[in-house]
Amino acid sequence: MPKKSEEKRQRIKQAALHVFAREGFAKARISEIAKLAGVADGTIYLYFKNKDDLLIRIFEEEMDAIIPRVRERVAKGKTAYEKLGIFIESHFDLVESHPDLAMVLEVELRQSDTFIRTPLKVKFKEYLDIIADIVEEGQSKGEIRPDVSASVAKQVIFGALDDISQNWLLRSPRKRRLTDFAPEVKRILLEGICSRRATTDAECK
Amino acid sequence: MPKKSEEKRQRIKQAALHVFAREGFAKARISEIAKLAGVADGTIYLYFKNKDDLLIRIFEEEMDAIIPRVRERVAKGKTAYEKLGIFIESHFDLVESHPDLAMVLEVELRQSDTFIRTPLKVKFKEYLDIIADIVEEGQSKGEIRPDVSASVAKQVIFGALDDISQNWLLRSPRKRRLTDFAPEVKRILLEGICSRRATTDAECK
Amino acid sequence: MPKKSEEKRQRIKQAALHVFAREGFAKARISEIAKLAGVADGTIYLYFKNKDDLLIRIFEEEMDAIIPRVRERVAKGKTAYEKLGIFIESHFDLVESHPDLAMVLEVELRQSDTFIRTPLKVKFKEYLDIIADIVEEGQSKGEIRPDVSASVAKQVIFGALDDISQNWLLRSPRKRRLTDFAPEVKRILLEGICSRRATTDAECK
Amino acid sequence: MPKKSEEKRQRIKQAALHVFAREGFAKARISEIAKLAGVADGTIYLYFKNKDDLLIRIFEEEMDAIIPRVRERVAKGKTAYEKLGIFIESHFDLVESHPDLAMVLEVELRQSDTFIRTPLKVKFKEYLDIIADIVEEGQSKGEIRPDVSASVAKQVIFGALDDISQNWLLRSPRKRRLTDFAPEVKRILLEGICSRRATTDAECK
DNA sequence: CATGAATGAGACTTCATTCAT
DNA sequence: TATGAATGAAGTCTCATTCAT
Repeated sequence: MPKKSEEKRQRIKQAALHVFAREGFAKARISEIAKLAGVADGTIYLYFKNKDDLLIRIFEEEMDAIIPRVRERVAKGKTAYEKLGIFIESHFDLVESHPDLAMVLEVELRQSDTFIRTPLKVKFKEYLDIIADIVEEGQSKGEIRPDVSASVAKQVIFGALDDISQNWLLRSPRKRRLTDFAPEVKRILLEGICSRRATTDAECK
Repeated sequence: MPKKSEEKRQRIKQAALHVFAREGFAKARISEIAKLAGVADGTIYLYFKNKDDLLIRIFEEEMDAIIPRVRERVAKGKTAYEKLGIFIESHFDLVESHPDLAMVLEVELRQSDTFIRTPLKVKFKEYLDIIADIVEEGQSKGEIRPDVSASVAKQVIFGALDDISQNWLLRSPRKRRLTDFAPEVKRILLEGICSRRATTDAECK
Repeated sequence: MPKKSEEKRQRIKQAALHVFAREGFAKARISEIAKLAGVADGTIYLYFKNKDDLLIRIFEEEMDAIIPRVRERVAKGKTAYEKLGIFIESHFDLVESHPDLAMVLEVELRQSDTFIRTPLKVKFKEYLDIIADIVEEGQSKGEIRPDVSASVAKQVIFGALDDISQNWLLRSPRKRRLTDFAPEVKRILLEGICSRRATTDAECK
Repeated sequence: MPKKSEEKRQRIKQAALHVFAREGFAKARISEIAKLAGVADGTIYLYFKNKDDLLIRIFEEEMDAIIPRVRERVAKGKTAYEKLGIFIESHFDLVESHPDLAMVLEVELRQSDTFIRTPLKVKFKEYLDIIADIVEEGQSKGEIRPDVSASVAKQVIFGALDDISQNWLLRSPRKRRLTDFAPEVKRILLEGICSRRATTDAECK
């Protein structure tokens, strides 16, 4: 049943994303993606060059849609604290609403070989740069402490979000919403875990 | 397993660790591990059940050696802050001195598929529990703020360490030592990134 | 087959001939033929039964046009020597002016498999029979030596022409014209390569 | 049943040669070669890099054995005529005793793409050079007429042998021995097909 | 204990052919 | 008639694992 095009391409992408998330890229079989998408194996190759290309295109296109939206949301924050808070919520939102994409991102981005020099890394860095920008701007405005490098701060922040997201993703019945963790995470990252500090300061908002 | 073979078993483990780290588990070939270990392919199967078992055993045995050592070091800290600081340094130490193990841990532990229900996760949790214990004890003693759950704190802390370690591992010429990052990381996790807070409090030490 | 389509049919034939010559029958792709002919893939199947049929029809139809022309030219020769000379020149002419056809003929006619029992062989034999007829007639008139079988003579002659044509076709910048070789080839086939024979005899012309 | 090596390698080569000859390289299936050789598909790849390599190695190794033998035999001839006669007989011998190799040589050597720049061509040229050497030496000694180029003479001679061999190979019940054709072929190539020439000359022997 | 040759299942990808539009 | 998207069979090659020596 020859149809047109774009809708089928999306179906393939979604199917692939799902299978990649469940099996990991290496173990994912084209035939399973095809079955899930309701097309023949060969049809996939009308839309994507090969298995690698499928992963790269999915990731690029999803991120291209996501990054501007996150940047927009973040821009609404007045202070670095607000912006960071928004980013944290957005990230959790993203993971909750795109768990397959998040899963693939977590797993495959670590693969050292095929994708390390591809657009995957580039697109991912674009996303991380949102945090880097917030931190740097915050430091220049004196909102973020100057005695930590922006680079370390960025990694600490993303690492924290990533680990929580990851654990949430791997939990099989997801009892709580991921966004429920946002307030606690914000508290730690902004104010630290030490309890003996002055808590009168209202500016960390 | 006679004494004589123990040395060969270790050689195989080290070779496997190295190849897993460099190629990733999926792409690692038994034949390459065998060559690096200076044994025949078949010999590996005299010491390990199969490829999966090889990864699991390596990880378990390495962690079994590491965990008590870290616990010992941590126990020397008086406050939760000190203990946490020691853990951070220990972790960075571990990654620096066992980069192959760290690499495998980073990459393969994310694989949702084969290893999710295996002892890998169990051993890894034992390691993370060191943090959890510090946090919980700190909270019970009032050293760590009570308005964050120990579980979230644990994930934030480990996620931060993990992300920094990961980026350091993937950097090809490693200019700085990983442990150099410890002070900044401690500062953020303990005191937060917000600059407007009272910094007079000397108890967060 | 309406008139209108005949032009398109020819375009497809020419495109196919070109692609078969360049890629070989096995590697030639229908989609490339279609593109070159400026039609859709499916359109080819309105004019030809399948890929095999395409090759067969091309060959048959080209040969149907060529054979009578060669026979006509050959008929103008008075003696077997003259006729043979004309055939040699005609053959080289043909290869020069239809290199794609010649290439396909050289390469694909050797394929033992698909085409061995098809009209390809039949048509090709019709062409070779032109030589056979010259030789037989020449022998009956006493112009051609009786101590070689017509069949062997035919094969020797065609083999020689074929090999020279082939090498010429495969030479990438074709410096000399193929027809330039005709006099030497005639000399050898008619008079032999032995230099110690009487060369006074003017009748071998 | 793990055995040693060389004998199995030969079995694979023979099986491959047979299948290539029957099906042509493109249509030959590795699985069929394996079955005929009595090994598993994968075993072939322990001895040969890939399908292309299989063909190249077979051809190279066979030719490496054949060429010196033909050169030796040819060297026993005193005159160019004798040498050429010996070559003709040797070639027919070769085709008769190695029909599969001859078949593969006929068919695949014409393939324009994969093998045109490989050792196949090189090895084949080495074989043809035996003729070229005879012709050139004959011309320098005045035994072979100087009014034809050695190159054309070589092509005419080989073309003739090749065509006769080919037709013989394709004939399914081979009634006559191929070597039976040698005298007639020699006669034509040495003395020409023209009957009106002086036949008194006894030097063309 | 050790070897390493052999196995064979399994996956990606190509491309001639079909058929709904 | 013409299209070209879709099909799906088929083949090469890899590599974990086995087992005769």
